[in-house]
This record gives sequence, C-alpha cells and structure tokens, in this order.
Amino acid sequence: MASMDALSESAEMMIKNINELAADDKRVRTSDLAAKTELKPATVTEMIQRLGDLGLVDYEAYHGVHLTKQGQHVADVIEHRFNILERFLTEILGVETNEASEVACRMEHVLTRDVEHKLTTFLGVDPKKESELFCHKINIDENDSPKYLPLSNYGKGKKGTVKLIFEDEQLSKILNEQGIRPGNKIMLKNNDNNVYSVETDKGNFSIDRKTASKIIIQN
Amino acid sequence: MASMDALSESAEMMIKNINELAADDKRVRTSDLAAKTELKPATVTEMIQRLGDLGLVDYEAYHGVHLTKQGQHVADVIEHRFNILERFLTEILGVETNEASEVACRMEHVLTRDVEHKLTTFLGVDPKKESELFCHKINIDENDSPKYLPLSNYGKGKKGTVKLIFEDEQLSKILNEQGIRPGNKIMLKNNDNNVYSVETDKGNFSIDRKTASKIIIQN
DNA sequence: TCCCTAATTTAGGTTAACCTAAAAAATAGG
DNA sequence: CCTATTTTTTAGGTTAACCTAAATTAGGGA
Repeated sequence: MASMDALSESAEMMIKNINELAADDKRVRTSDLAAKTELKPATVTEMIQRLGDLGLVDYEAYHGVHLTKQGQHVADVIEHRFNILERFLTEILGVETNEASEVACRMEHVLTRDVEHKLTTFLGVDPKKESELFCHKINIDENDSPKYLPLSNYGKGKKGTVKLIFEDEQLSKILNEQGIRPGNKIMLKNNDNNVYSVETDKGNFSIDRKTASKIIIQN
Repeated sequence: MASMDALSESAEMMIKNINELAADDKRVRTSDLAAKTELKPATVTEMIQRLGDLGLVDYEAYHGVHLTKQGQHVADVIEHRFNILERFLTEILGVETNEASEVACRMEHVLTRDVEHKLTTFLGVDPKKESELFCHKINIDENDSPKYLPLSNYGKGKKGTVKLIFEDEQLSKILNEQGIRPGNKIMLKNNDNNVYSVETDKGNFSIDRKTASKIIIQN
C-alpha cells in the first residue's frame, strides 16, 4: 500500500478530482478528469495508470476509474484538510473565498496529521456545524446592510445579541492589572481548596486552579 | 526578471539555503550547498546554473554563487513566510518545534502575499521582536531540570517570575461571567469618555473602547 | 451487423529534478 | 612551480509530469 505521505501533489489532486466527479459508484471517465484538471487526456491516462499500480484506484482501460478503499481514504483526508484550511483562511484570517480556495488547495498536500488535528481543534467545531463561536475574525460584508457591528460603533440604547468576541490580548490585560505579567515577580502565598493566593507588586489576590495552570513560572 | 510565484519549491529552497550559508558577501560554495541540502554536488551545480539564468544568483563556475538583489528579495520573502508560519504553528496551534519547522518549510512555498500579510497581522508583533508576551503556548523541556512550571504545580511560598500566560478561552470565560457571550442579548446603555456601559442578564458594567471594539453585535 | 465517430490509449518528445561516473579545474604542500 | 588531492563541472541516465500526434477501442446509427 502507498503511504499517504509518499504521494505527490499531482497524484493527490488526481485522487481528489476523481472523488469529486464520482457519482454513485459509476466509474469516472478520462475525458471528464481531463476537463476538470485542465490536463490532456493522455496525461490523465498515464496518471491513473500509475495510481492503479499503487492500488489507489481501480482502473480498467477504456472504462474509467473509481477509487479503492485506500484511494477513498486519501480523498477523505485531502478533503478534510482542504476544508479546515479554507475555513482557517476565510474565518480567521479573512482571506477572500477565491484566494483562500487556491491557497488551501496548495497547502492541503503539505499538512501532517498532527497539524491537521491541531488546526481542527483550533477551529473548534466539526466542519459541519459552522459555529461562529470563538472566531477571532469575521468578514463584515459591505454589500449587505450592516448586520454585524462592533459594540464600539453601536448606537446608544440599541439592543442586540452578542455574536462573537475577539480574544487576543484581553486576558493578559486583565491579569496585567493584577501584576501578573511576563517579567514580573510574584510569590505563591498559599494554595488551599484549589484557590491560589498570590502576592504581586500590586497586592494580594486569589485565582482558581484552572487559571493558575495556565500561568507558567520560571524559578 | 523571474516572478516570485514562478519559482519551484526546489528553486526556492536552493535560494533559501544560499542565503543561510552566505557569510559577509563571500560566495557560497557548491559543496556547502550540497551538504546543507543533502543533494549531490552535480545537482547543486545544475540548479544554481538555472538560477543564474533567471538572474537570481550571480554564478561563476568553480567560484560559487551569491544572491543578486532579486535573489535576495526572494530569500527575504521566503524567510519571512517561514518565520510567521513557524510561529503560527508553535504559538497558536502548539505544534512542537521540529514538526512545525518541517511543515512551515513546505508551506512557505505556497503562501500568497495576501495570506502572508494577513497571517502576520494575526500574529501581531513583527517577527524581529520575538516578544514572549502573548504567547499561547510554550514547549516545556522535559530533559532539563524543571525551570518552567505551571503556577498550579508551584510550591507554597516559592517566588518566581511570570514567563507567559496562555490566553485561549480565558477572556471569554471572564466576559462570560458578565453575561457577554455569543448568543446572549445585551444593551448598550451609554458610551461616554470611551467607557461603554452595558446591560446584560447578569447586571450592568463598563468596558473600555478597545475591548468594546472587539465585541461584534448583530441587531 | 458493420462502420463511423468520439473517446481513449500508446508512442514518442520535453523539462525539471534528481542520480553516478568521468573529466576538468582549483588549491595546497613540498 | 609543479604535482597530488580536493572540489567542481560535464556527460549521460532516470523518473514524474506534462505535451502532441498517431493508433486503437467502444458504441450508436443505418
């Protein structure tokens, strides 16, 4: 069996395209693949023959291909990688759709399993749910009437529903005011009942265990 | 002139390696490039000849290469892309250093200018400053005697210096307690002097303009 | 059923990116 | 300053990924 990581970008793209053209379990035709990939039919033939040798597709001359279980697995992985990359690029970075697609389509081939999983975790929800919670950025659509506005631009007395909160820099700001910030000295005075009593140059106060576990100290 | 985007991954990697081996403005030797890239000298010769034809390096047979202005520009772009990708992977996703390097090294060749800029903005500080503030994650080195510890594991009475703070989920937790969380209704009661007075189902309180600008409301 | 056309494959070519082995040039030591 | 060694290049080969043009097969209509 051909290991995922051994495949070239071209091979992975071919598998991806076969998967996208596969209706029911009908075989995908060479000409359709040629049209979709913008390659010449002869090139497609050559490539699917190679994929056949690798056991990734079931190829029968003059009768098209379909993915084997192995090939389907590769296709699923690539598709998932594409989806999370595209989501990251659009939702978090605010890249517009076309460019995000193109870049995701190049990047999908160089992700490792680990990065894929961590990015998925970072994005939070499973690709289906499309939750807007904990997004760091949102595309405000200038065409539509302004549905989303920063609170700072909101009218006095207006009511609305919180949609999302940008998290960067904010916790450290709050802890900052308590004297807990990189470079500052602190002392742990006590820890009882999961309550940590800390002394800083700003005075004494207490924090819970979960928060404390996120503050790294160098002795 | 060869446009950035026209270069293959191999070509970009060669330029990157030439740049990394360039001391003073001495020419980089074929054998050093071969060692660094793990290619055979003959392969290196062939590639730098091609780069010479493209005007990216100044190649003189038997006397090594150095980057032209154009080549240097390509090297700078690649280096910057690598740095932000590596930072993103380690600081934001928590990928460990080795894997982050490898993945960044593959991804650096497929970024567009736009994605590069947006990712840079997302990460906040300019690459030089390498500030430890606002890091989301740190690699705790198990080999060394434990120099870095979570406060939650810290000894009673011990003193130390705050090194960094994990920010994820924390701001939202704090605002959560105030009733500002996705899905909840709020009302802006007032905004004077850059102080925003908000009413939520948990009561009234105030936040500053900068924070308010990060809370998106849907009407 | 048989032929014609459209689809497909084969044959053969190119380029980039690799390789090995042989030739050539630079350099270092005597 | 001349040779021995090291470095570099050239020559020639391979593979993947593309191409065009020619040959082949499949399938539909008379």
